[in-house]
Amino acid sequence: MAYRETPRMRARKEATRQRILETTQDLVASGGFGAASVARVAEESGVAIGSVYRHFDSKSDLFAEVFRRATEVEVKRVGEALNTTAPADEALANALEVFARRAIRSPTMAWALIAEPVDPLVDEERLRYRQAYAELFEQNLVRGMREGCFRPDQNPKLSSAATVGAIAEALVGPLSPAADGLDREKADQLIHDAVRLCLQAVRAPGGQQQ
Amino acid sequence: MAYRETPRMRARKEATRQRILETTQDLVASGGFGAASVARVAEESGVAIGSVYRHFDSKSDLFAEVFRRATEVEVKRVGEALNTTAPADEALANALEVFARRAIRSPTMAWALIAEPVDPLVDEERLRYRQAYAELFEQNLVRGMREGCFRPDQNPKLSSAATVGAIAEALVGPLSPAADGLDREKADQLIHDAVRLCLQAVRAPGGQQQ
DNA sequence: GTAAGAACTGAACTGTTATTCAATTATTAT
DNA sequence: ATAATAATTGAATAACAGTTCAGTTCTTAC
Repeated sequence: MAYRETPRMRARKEATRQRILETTQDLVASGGFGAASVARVAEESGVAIGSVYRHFDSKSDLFAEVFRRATEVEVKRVGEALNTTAPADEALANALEVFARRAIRSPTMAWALIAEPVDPLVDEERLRYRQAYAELFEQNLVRGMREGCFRPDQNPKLSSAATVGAIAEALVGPLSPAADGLDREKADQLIHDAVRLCLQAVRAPGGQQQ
Repeated sequence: MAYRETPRMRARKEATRQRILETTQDLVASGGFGAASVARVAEESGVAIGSVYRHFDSKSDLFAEVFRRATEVEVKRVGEALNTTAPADEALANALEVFARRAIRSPTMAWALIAEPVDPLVDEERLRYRQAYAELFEQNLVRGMREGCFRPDQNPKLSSAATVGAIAEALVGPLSPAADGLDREKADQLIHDAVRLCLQAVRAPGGQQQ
């Protein structure tokens, strides 16, 4: 009699939805959430403005989902680096390097995920994101404190938050040398220095220095 | 023949100008720059919207001046703490405590000054503000490296930026316990831990531990 | 081919704020 | 008091971005 949704149509709609998400993520990566207006998202995705709203209830919804997608990768990578049988300080050094390297490679995206104010729905996601990091680093810090390579007299929650803040500020803050003005070697040096600084902050005195 | 500006009128205009600045600063302190609309500023200052524009060319201008005022105090206090003949590590501990204590007392203002996106004119001021901090801390770090209490193998610019980032994130970041939910004792503990963490990050190994 | 229904379109709508300016009020010097 | 000039006012304007929806196009089943 009439139109019914077929697998083909469902797949096509899903593809459009994904395309919108990817386009938005690209826009956020190049100019932050502020650069991703609905009109721009629609244009770059090759759909009409109204169509964005057939796939997402609101701009906030779209942003929250983009945030979640972008964030999952980051947390996963850091989690993998921490999930090892190596000594806790080695694991931390690895994880911080992963975090720093990704941040310095996409500083605008890093800023968007870490600090850019957007709206309450995104803030909710951001809280989850930070908590995921906090838990990962905290777990590692507690393990290291037990194993004796990290200072026993520290607040692991605070150390974890401060560590993320230190890397973020040093590598993507307003005084940081722009990532695109850095050659590979200088970026490596910067990351190396930042990681060492953070390790030094939490490490037990008297342990081996790297 | 006619109206001429008298000292009395000049003083009255200046008083209004100052009142607008103070009102705006209060609004920023309680809700960030985003909470300070021109309408709100005018209302709370007891003047008409149009009058705001007789004292400031634009909202951005007003904001830039508020930023400058708020910022001068902060940098001055930290500068005073660093300007001492005491050992560099003691001076740094002092300065970080001043910074942290002020941030935790007015977390919204701290966030507005450190991170809230506003507009290019404010961003310019923010850059100056960060550079002022960076120079102060850097000077102290270099002195400490010479004196031997700070690690010689560090990049003072990076350490300086990371230190500010660590304190900011730990104390005013989204995972930080809200300052108004802290009793005096807990706030002191938090500040103490954060300052120790930062000192530990830059201190030379083998120095006395506090 | 055709009709039913879904998907898509983008101009119009809405809400929000910074900014302007013609009209009003206040101040000064005579 | 009055005229000249400045200060003040706030309704109207302008600019911008998210959201809607009536009209159009496309897909499906017969």
